[in-house]
Amino acid sequence: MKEDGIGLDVTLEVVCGKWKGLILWKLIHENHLRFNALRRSLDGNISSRILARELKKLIQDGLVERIDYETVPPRVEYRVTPYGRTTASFLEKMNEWGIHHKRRADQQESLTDVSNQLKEQ
Amino acid sequence: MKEDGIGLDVTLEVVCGKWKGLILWKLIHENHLRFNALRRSLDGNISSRILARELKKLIQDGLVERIDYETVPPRVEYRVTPYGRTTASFLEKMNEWGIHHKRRADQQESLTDVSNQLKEQ
DNA sequence: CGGCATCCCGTCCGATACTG
DNA sequence: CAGTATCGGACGGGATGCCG
Repeated sequence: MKEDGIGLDVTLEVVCGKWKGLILWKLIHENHLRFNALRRSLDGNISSRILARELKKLIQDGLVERIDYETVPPRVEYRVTPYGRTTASFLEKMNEWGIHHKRRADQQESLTDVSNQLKEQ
Repeated sequence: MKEDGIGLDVTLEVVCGKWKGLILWKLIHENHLRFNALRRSLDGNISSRILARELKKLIQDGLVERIDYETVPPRVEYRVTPYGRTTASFLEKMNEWGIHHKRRADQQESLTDVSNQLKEQ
């Protein structure tokens, strides 16, 4: 019996990819955003196609809720569900770790630059 | 100024994919494993090609260390670095969340089965 | 405004076979 | 034992354009 990676695999599935984690994070902190507002808030460089697709996955997993106001012009809001909000437990930690890692990566960058220069000789 | 997803993106890069998180998790808990031992411990269905590739990435990021004993037959061990061990902060949380989510997903499965049956009519 | 359709590319992942 | 070589499919991600 392995009490190990029992749960890790499914979490990786849910949050994996470049965007789903960031989308969740945004919705957790902003609470209900319209489609394009969400889009602009994500570094600005996610295409609407990708955003729509990733949102669908999050909705399927029950983490995000779609509210269509059925107006013209259309107005649709996305909100994190109470259940989706529970992902904050690890997203928070991931964010903290990433901040530290970014500093470290910057330091290593100058190191690899040096080793690349050595290789080129 | 956004103090938001500043770090989350890089964490997603490091841990993303189907395997890297699981490999890290294993190495954190087992401390130094040989290539094939690690392979067998990962649900058994990762190919050696994929494992070798993912390990290289983890090594590049400074999270895992490769120790080659230079013997014949070859003996190579992989060990998580002290820095790599810091990822446990969020891997732990991800694992916990995944365990809960798995239960929830099982419940929803029966629900979607029902809705699929309805659609087919 | 909130998407979907199309096309395209790079990466992820896998199976199989082979080598030092 | 610890990988690499080769091939191939699936998926992620992006650009562009169109629609109700």
